[in-house]
Amino acid sequence: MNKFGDRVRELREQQNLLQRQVAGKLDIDTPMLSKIERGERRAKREQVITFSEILSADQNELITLWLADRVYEIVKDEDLATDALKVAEKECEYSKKPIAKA
Amino acid sequence: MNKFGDRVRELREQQNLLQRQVAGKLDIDTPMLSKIERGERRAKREQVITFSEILSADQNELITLWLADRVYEIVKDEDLATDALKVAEKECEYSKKPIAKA
DNA sequence: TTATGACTTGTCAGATATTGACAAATATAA
DNA sequence: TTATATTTGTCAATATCTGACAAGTCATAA
Repeated sequence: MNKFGDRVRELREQQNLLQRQVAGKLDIDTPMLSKIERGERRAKREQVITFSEILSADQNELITLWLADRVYEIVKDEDLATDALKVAEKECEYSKKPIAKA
Repeated sequence: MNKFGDRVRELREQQNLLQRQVAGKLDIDTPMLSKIERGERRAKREQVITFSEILSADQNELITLWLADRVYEIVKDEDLATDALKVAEKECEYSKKPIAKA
């Protein structure tokens, strides 16, 4: 599973941008971008934000995919993956931050 | 969130076992066990299995809690935590291993 | 063919994080 | 006090991650 990298590549190609161009704005070299797109290396959180700006993409979408990749990495070989995710989800519900100024 | 460590401690105390006794069977020292119970250090997967044997506990329950802790660690500060978990969950459904000899 | 541009692969040292082990501190009870 | 249980802090060894670079492949064009 490499949802983040796949999406980044998709967006980049849709907009006919070269790795060189995107990498430049991220201040990384093209080998690094290539690896991020293929899921061989993981982008930093700040880079995910930058990706969304460069690619005029939905920041929330990219962060979600980026997180999902990391989560999936942990549970991917586990029979109890779904159970574990549900437990984590419940904990998220429980400890959800109150919305500021709601 | 330290569901695994909390459960281990609960089980250990229910059975009036000392850290020393449990640690011995795990081949770790008591400071290490103390840290695992309090979530300061993470148990290895093999140790989770051993915990379930020592404490006569449900192996699946402990593995699930242990995984959930690790997953939660990744998403705990994220507004999109739940979304990300749902994406990961869907991927688990999709790529679930067929049950052997079903 | 050679040349060029886009991308990928492999490597590597430096930085960072994790690990297991130990001493020492604290707590609790006799 | 003493002894026992647990926690805290530290540390070197190890493992993992990181960024950067050279060199590779692949496709297209001259």
